Order: sequence, then C-alpha cells, then structure tokens
Amino acid sequence: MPRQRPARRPSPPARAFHHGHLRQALIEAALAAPDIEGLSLRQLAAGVGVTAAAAYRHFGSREDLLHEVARVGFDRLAARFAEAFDITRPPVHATEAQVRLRRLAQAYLQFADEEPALWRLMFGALGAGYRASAPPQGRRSSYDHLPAALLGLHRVGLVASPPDERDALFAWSAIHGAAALHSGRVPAALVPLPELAREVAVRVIHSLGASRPAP
Amino acid sequence: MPRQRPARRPSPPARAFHHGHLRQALIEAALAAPDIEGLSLRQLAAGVGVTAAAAYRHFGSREDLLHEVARVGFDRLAARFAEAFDITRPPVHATEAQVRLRRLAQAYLQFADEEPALWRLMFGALGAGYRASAPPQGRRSSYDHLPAALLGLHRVGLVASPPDERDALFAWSAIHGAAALHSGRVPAALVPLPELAREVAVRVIHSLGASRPAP
DNA sequence: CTCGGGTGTGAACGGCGTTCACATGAATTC
DNA sequence: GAATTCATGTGAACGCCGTTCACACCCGAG
Repeated sequence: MPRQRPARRPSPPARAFHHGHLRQALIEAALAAPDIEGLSLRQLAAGVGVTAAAAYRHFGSREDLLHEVARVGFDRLAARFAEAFDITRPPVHATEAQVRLRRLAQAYLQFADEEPALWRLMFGALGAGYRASAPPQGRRSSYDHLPAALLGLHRVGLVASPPDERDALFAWSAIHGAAALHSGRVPAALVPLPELAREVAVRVIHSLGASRPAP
Repeated sequence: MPRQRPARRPSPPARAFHHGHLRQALIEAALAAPDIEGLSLRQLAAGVGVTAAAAYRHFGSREDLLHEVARVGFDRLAARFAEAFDITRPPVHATEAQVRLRRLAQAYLQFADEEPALWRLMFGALGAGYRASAPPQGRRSSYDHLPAALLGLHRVGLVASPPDERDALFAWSAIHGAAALHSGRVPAALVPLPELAREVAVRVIHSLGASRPAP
C-alpha cells in the first residue's frame, strides 16, 4: 500500500515518518527511566516507537547515549545550584552566607534523592571516564558554586582564612558523601533531607573555622 | 573411552572431577577481576574451567554471586579497620586518638583506591538492597570502628561533647565522599592518599569541636 | 523530474543469563 | 562388593541483549 492514511499530522510541529526528534526523544526517555544504567537500548527505542538500529543514527553506542544523558544530568544539577543562590552577588551578612551553603547542600542532596538513577549514572562507574577528561565544560559549571559559597563565608567573617581548593574539596566530600550514604539507603543516613542539609552545612562551616592543619 | 588418564590427582588435597571448591573459586575469580560488576558469568566460569551452568549449583543467580563477593569486600574492609587500631583498648593520650582517626580514614581511602571495582560493587547500585536489610552482620562489624575512634577523641579531651550517631554519620560522609571523589578520578581529589587521609581526619576533628547546632 | 543523502527497517551475528534433561563420580546402604 | 542415592558438572536450548548491514523510504537540491 503506497499511501498510509488519508489525512493526519498537521505538517510543521508534529514529526514525519522520519521521527524528527529521535535523538532528543531517546535522551528524554532514558532520563525518565527508573534505572538508567540497567536500561536496554531495545526497550528504550521501542518506547519511543522505533527500532533499536535507528538509535545508531544518532549515537555511536549505548554508552555514548548514556554519556549524553549524564551530561544533561550535570546541566540539571547546575540549574539547581543556580536556583540555590545568585553567584554574581556576594552575601552581605553572616546569615545569608550560611543560608547559601545550606541551600547548596540541600540542592545537592535533593538532586541525589529525587533522581537517584541519574545521580548514580553521573557519579558511577561510567562517569570516571568523562569526568577525568572534560571538567570545565565551557559554560557556567556546577564546579563554581561551592567555592563561591565558601568565599562568601569568609567575606562576612564567618571563617578566618580565605578558603582554598582543599577547603572546597573537603566540603564537596562531606556533601557528596552524605548524598551517597543517604541515596544508598544506609540506615543511619535516613534522615529528613532539609535537616541533613542544615547539619552538613553547619559542620562544614565548623570544619573551616580553624586554619589549615600544621605541616 | 572409559578411562581418562593412567594416574594423576593425589587424592586428598587436589580437586576431583567434581571441582570441590567451585563456590570459593568463583568468588575468588570475581574478586580478582578488574571490573566485577561488568563481569560475565560465562567468562567467570570458563576462567575456573567450568561451564556457566555449573555456577547455578552454588548461586541462585549472577546477582547472588555478586552479593557474596560484596560480603567478602565488607569483611576485607573490616579487616583493614582492625589493622588500623585495636578497638578494645582505648587511647591514652591526644596524639594517639588523632592517629587512630587518621589511620581509619587512610584504611578506608586505600581500600577504595586499591580495590576500586570491589568498592564500587559494595557501594554501588547493587549494594542498596542488602545494605538496607542486614547491617549488623553478627560478628565484629566495620560499623564499630568509626564511633570508637570518635569516642576516643572525646576520652582524651580533644572534643568537648561525647560523639553521637550524627557525629559518626558526618564523619563517615566526609571520609566516604573523599573516597568516592578520589576513586572517581575527580581532578581536584587526585591528591596523595596519606596526605588526603590526614587532612580529612583533621577537618573532621575540627567539625566536631563545636557542639551540636542550635535547634 | 531526478537524484542523493539522511533516517528508519528487518534480519542477522555473537554473547549474555538462565533452565533443563542428562551424565558422572562419590558416599551410603545392604 | 554391588546397588542406590545424591550432589555436582555438561551441553543444548531459550529469549534478550548490543551491534552491524543491506535495503526502503522521504525530503530537498540541482
């Protein structure tokens, strides 16, 4: 049969026989999956109404697709950080600086809690590859907010010495570890998130209170 | 041909045709693999000279086997903690209490660094299941050493208030996060391990210096 | 109108986890 | 010592997987 149906598909916005947005559709379907890493490419393609082979027109391999999904994950995390506080305006008083760090920690913890599959993909086994290669991704990176929050604490006099890279690494470790244990369902870490975020932030500030350890 | 070979296999210690130690052999082969989670059951079985179906006499599924491997991982981690310090004898002076926490952090970080595949298996996606179910495993658990180290800090007067469960959770978060970022090849975390361990320990002590945050 | 290239199809390949009927060797029973 | 039982390993099979390839199709450029 040469013709498909008498009339349908109001031409401009809807997709033609050639799907049109397959690449984006595959990425979005993967983002919605409950277990991204365990996902089957065939199921994923079938979910958007397409053969598995079609996916190979847009991605070199399943792993390439997952890397793209992880990239979107980092963008979403950066967006949450941007919502946490405005990095371009420094804090004016102590409370504001504290609140910034708390909101940053809460954004991180909530992201891990609300999108656990995406979070595992980003920081799991597959992640080690591209994290080592391309950290400063060009645009406003998620790597900027934490140092900014720590610098704010120093600006308002909450911590004595200006924070350096090691301070940021420890703060990140503490927040990331809390997210990992909570998201990993470690019993002791099953605490209400806002409370956990506040506690981690307060403790991180305390850990910065004293200067660097003696050599 | 009814007979196999004229004479071999000095009976008692070596394995017969029925392998004899298949279960243990499979677990050990998995432990030696560079990527445990990505391991194929067929390759694993072939590696010990056996069909894949034979593995199902000893494990209900591939996942069951990985759970057993992870259990061995937790045993090994607990063994490293036991080497770090003797939990039955409290520290007598401040330096000793500090060294204990530092050695504990270093044991954790070195484990993640030296056995990354095992560490990912233990704390990765597969781990969430059994971690929520069976934490106190009967024998001396790896969950005891960190609270003991913190209690030692209080005993020698390095921290004012006796540490509670939340203190231990934060300390664990900081150490675990440092291990995750280092093992995940996050650029900023690529620091010599003993130095990283000492730094984390010092900062954790500082974070405990002040009492709990005000309600 | 032709044609060329980007896009999706269907069949195929080898590898995977898992199951099942069967073989085999060792231990137990008479 | 022979018969029986039981745990353990085999080989073939199933369905699903990632990936490849020749082919079909639509769209836009010439």
